[in-house]
Amino acid sequence: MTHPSDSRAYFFKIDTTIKKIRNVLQKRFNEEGFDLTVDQWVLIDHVARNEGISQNTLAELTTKDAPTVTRILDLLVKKGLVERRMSEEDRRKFNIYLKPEGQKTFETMLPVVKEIRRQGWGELSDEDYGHFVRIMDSIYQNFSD
Amino acid sequence: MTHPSDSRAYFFKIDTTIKKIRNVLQKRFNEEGFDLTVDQWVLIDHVARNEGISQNTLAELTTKDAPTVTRILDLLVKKGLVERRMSEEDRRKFNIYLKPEGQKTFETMLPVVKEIRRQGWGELSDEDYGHFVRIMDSIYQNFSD
DNA sequence: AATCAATAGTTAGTAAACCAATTTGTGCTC
DNA sequence: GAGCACAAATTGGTTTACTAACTATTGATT
Repeated sequence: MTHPSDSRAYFFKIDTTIKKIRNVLQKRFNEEGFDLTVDQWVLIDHVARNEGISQNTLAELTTKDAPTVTRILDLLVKKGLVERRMSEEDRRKFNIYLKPEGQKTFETMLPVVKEIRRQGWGELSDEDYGHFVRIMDSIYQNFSD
Repeated sequence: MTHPSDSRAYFFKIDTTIKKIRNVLQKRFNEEGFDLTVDQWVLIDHVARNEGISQNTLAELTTKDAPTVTRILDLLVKKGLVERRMSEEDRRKFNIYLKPEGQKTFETMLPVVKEIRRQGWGELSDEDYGHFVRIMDSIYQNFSD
């Protein structure tokens, strides 16, 4: 390996790490009896912080595409956690809201998710966080041309 | 945000970055006329470097699970790039080999993949690579208890 | 030699990602 | 106000991930 960028390692490491995180989250959700997938949680989280958000905006914020958001919302609606309300000013749009049950789910799950975030970061420092953000942003940026 | 680990940012950043990498790879594959998905490429790559590997070992090396490997191999076999040969010493196992067409595909695609790796790493330094590996391994390790 | 747990791989079902195509609605222009 | 490009959301098809259940084979124990 003459240079790091020559190795397969960095794609692989990112892939492995995100898979691990998702696995840990999902397993913990199941243990706690939370009937949600990780991606369903991600949407709930964003709707909770942006009541009345549109599906397209939700897609942007989560870096999911429109069909994916449609289908995850279908499941959340079926579970009674979320509702679509017709937008007043644009009849193509829906405004997405948490139902009371969804709000309760959000509040119950949030502390657990926060705990897992802390566990993952462990003893890494603020300086490490700086490195991390800089490196990830840089890779992203290098691919956005 | 009192502490980095309190923010949603690091899960999200890893997720976003790997998605970006996969998108760039896939788009480039399509432009070049390579009829493979990224994950199919990952298997080809590992088989090329480990002729006769078993499916289970392939699964370990790629952090994919057994059913996923089965199905991706099914597709690669159908495309005529790979073949399963019965193992001599254990009739439960297959040994996986590239067919000539698969070898050709591997050799054609490898330089392109290397180029994209280099592009992604860009001007980041060897020191950055050290930080990167340490941080990713640390997160992984924090979740492996 | 017979049993039985463990291993390699497959199959089935659900969820999510991506692309392409479609439907409905908006707003601009002529 | 008719036509047209554009936008929001949905639908369909293929691929991958995860779990669980299943088949066939191996190897260890008794």
